[in-house]
Amino acid sequence: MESSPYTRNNLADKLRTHGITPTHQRIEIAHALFSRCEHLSADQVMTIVNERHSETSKATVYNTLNLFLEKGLIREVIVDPSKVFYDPNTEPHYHMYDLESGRLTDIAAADVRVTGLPQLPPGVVTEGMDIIIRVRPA
Amino acid sequence: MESSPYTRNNLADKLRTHGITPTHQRIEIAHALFSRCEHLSADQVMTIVNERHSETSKATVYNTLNLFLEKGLIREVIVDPSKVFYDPNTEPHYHMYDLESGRLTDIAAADVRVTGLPQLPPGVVTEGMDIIIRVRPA
DNA sequence: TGAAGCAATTAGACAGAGTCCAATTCCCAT
DNA sequence: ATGGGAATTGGACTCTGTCTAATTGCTTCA
Repeated sequence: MESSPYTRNNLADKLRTHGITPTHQRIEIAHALFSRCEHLSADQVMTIVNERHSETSKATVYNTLNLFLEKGLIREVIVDPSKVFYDPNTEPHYHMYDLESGRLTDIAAADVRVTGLPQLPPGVVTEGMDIIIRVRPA
Repeated sequence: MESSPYTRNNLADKLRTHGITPTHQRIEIAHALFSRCEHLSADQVMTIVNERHSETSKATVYNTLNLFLEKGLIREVIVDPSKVFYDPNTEPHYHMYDLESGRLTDIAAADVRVTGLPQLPPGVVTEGMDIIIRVRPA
């Protein structure tokens, strides 16, 4: 019942439930991210969005991605020193990063267990834990 | 016996054993990183190096940090989307990153155990695993 | 219909990290 | 001293991302 294809209408609803006013451009950007289920850079998002439709400006792409981020619609993945990737998958999971190709793959968190981490210092709370496995073709 | 203070002489040796011709500038940069045992950005390294001594150019700082990296003298830590940190500690360990202050702290790897990771796809080898715990003041 | 008001979008200037290149300097062996 | 290869340098350049002031567009209310 919940599994819906990412039509423009469904995406508009998704935005609304996250407290985001759906607009033309925002829906296109959401569509770029959610329809292909990949990790995209801001630049890639802009290319995809402007491929077939009228223009969306760089400023809007960045504004929108940061808005989505704030509202918890997407996540940020920091693995490449030169650019941020945006991840439409907000379920807890980790990443494998191919240093050669720059390709980023999900690792399901379900079975992963991390033990032996030290106590956090007092006065701080965990915001999240990233695990990144860097790989290279043999 | 092996624990030596980071004098210029010791650092020159350290560079040589890693196949790096020690020069004036390289030694100063190594000194900046190893004497204080912190995570520094390229910019911070340049500031420190130029504080007391004659000029070292931006190009040299970047050249040298990348050279050290290549030769396994230091590690790269990618947690901040806007800049890379360089870590003089090459022992296996993980990191805690304070999103508020930008401070980066080591977590000893000794006791940390990660289980349940899936098999790597064939044809790739692990280059390393990073664990980053993002924290925020409560 | 239309005017007001607010939110979203935009172009383009800007900022900062990092790279590149051609010219110079340094160091060392002869 | 001198020649040669490596290291360094300034400065221009690229790229990602931000900022700002102006414009557009949407909604509401008359």
